[in-house]
Amino acid sequence: MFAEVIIDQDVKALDKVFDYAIAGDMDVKKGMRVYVPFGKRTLQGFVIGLKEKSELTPNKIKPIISIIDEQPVIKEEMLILMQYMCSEFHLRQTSVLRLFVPSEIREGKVKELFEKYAVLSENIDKNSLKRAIKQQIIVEKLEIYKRIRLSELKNEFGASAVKALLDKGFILLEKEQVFRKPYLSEHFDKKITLNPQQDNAIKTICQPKTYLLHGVTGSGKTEVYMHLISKALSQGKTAIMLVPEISLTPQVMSTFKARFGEQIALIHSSLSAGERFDEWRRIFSGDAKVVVGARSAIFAPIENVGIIIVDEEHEQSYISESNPRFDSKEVALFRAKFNHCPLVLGSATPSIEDYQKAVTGEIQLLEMPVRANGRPLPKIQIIDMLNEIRAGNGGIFSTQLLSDLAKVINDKKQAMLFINRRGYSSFMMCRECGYLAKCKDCDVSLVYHREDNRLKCHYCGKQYKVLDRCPNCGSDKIKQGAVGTERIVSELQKIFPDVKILRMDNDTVSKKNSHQKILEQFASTLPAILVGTQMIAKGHDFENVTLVGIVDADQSLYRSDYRSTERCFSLITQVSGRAGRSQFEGKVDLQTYSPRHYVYKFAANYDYKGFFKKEANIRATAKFPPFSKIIRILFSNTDENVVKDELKSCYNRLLQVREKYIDDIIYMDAMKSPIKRIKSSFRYQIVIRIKSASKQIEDEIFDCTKDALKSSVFFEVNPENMS
DNA sequence: AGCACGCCGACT
DNA sequence: GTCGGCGTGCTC
Repeated sequence: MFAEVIIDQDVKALDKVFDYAIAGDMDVKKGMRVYVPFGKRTLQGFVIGLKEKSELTPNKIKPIISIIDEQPVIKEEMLILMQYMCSEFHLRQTSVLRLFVPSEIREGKVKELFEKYAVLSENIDKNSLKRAIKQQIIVEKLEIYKRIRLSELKNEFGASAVKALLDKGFILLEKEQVFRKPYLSEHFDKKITLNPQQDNAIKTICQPKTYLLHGVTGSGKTEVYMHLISKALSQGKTAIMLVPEISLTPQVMSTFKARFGEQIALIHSSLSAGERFDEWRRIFSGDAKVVVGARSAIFAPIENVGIIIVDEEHEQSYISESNPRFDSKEVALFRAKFNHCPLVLGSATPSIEDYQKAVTGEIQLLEMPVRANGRPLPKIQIIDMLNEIRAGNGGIFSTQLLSDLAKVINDKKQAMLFINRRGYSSFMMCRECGYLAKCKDCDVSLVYHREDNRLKCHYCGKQYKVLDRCPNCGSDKIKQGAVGTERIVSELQKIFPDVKILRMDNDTVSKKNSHQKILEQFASTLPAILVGTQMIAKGHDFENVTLVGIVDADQSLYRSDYRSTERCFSLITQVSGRAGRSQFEGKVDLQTYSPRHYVYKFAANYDYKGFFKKEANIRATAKFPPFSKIIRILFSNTDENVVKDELKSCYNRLLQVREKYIDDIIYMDAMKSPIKRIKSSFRYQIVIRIKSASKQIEDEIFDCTKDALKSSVFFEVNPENMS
């Protein structure tokens, strides 16, 4: 027998199958990891296939040295998924396999935890214990309880008595694997009466195909998900649910735990290595039947899947932005097909791509147009900030927003202020000569962080001292530009000195649990204002919030990529959904410098369909996705000449491809990347736009990148940003 | 990735 | 004359 092995080294040159011989007594199975001789070294590899004979000459083939796992760590479905992902996303086999097995397991850094139990041995001589009172009691106790935790015994009777019994062989040890995450087992299936639209959704979703669940904020989508999961469980199947990392808040997690108890495994970034390891084992062994987690949870080694749900399906975070770049929605679709189960994509503001699929009938649309509590959506008022300037108000807040805030405070209610950026203010710029503080290695503007009074590079993490004089012209008029959460808080505090103002953004939430603390504090304070970034927009129910202010709605529009309008629309919709969740009516103040932009008209009326039509139209005319495909190939290397050469030769090969598909390729150009340097590496890119979504052309384009050996190549389809 | 083989410069 | 520079090629 021969094994097909992928060497566990993430390099282009080793991205192929190597054949190894299997010694007769070795029980090698597909999906196991093995040690193999490789050149002069011994390396780890994954067995991805077994075969009777090899095409290679026998003297070339070496035998497998040993097996690492007693059980295969990669199941059949995942091996097939690996093939799919390699061709779909142009990835190396090793980088995909590594996604399937968490590093904690691969590197064996974490040990499985065992709890030791004491049991009585059969050959026990009670007479020899006449003078050992403690030991007698232990034995008696064990006769009653049969099995007692070792730590408990040691605690009660002292370690020496226990050790004596162990040494004599009167008691024996039993090990049992324990998991680091004890779950509240108050598992209750709350009977919630569903409204007709929820009921309809649950009844409809049963076929093995893709459904797009379009439900307004507060329409009760979560309840639908929970029911679908329960349904799968009752059929003896399992479930996977993906949520954006940002919405995996402690509240959301405890809701799911309370509902599904020990059957659930939660995968999120703040798990410790040990916890992650244990959750993986619980899923692998079949103990956990529901997996809820962010992007990578789609690789959970769970079998017999009955439903896959992707919540907030429009979120960009489902596509990993760096190295093994993959789209977890595509992976979800693959697994749903493999398991013959439904795939549910849910959102209040579906992505244009997926709604278009619903329009063409490729996937089925389900709508939940009314809020579960029957309350109307809050009124959105568009505030023209240019008017404010004309009226002499050059501040951050419009007079309307300030008077609404004053009213909220007067009524002892709460407000949330949403802002798009983090940090006190972003860039440091000289008002005299226009000098902009930049990172030495990365060619990007540095960002000012007030908390440690430093300038930071968001790409390499390097920190710099704050400038008090312009290094270019010596002027002291060097200042920060745009507005951040910190600035808003301090300005607000000046205006409302007696009101509790809380801040929530990446900086304040980095510490564990501080997220929850801030929210608890907010929930229990009246009146109060919560100022925050994106993360306050997700699924918190505060019944006293009657006002939501969007300070700088435009920020997301100014970015020059084709998805920015879509993003702006969904942001407004989500943030607005925070207001007026209970019996109190809510209002939204939306400040903008471009009030005539079509996105605001549709967003203010909660008119998703209208927005979709307009946006789809624009994209169809301008040939943007989903009506085309944008490919960006990024080359980087510390030696600028190397990158340039390799980019050039790739471009020359691409010219032939363009010749071949002259009607399909709309655009193709080579250029410096907008950020020319990151971590001292020079970056050059080729951008191509294809008319159709043809995979064939994409693959031929990808082929052209293969002879770039020195530069690292990042191949992206429909990139989120071009920096 | 690592390691060997291999072909050209300044040195115990 | 050698020691060692890193370019190229291979690893089942």
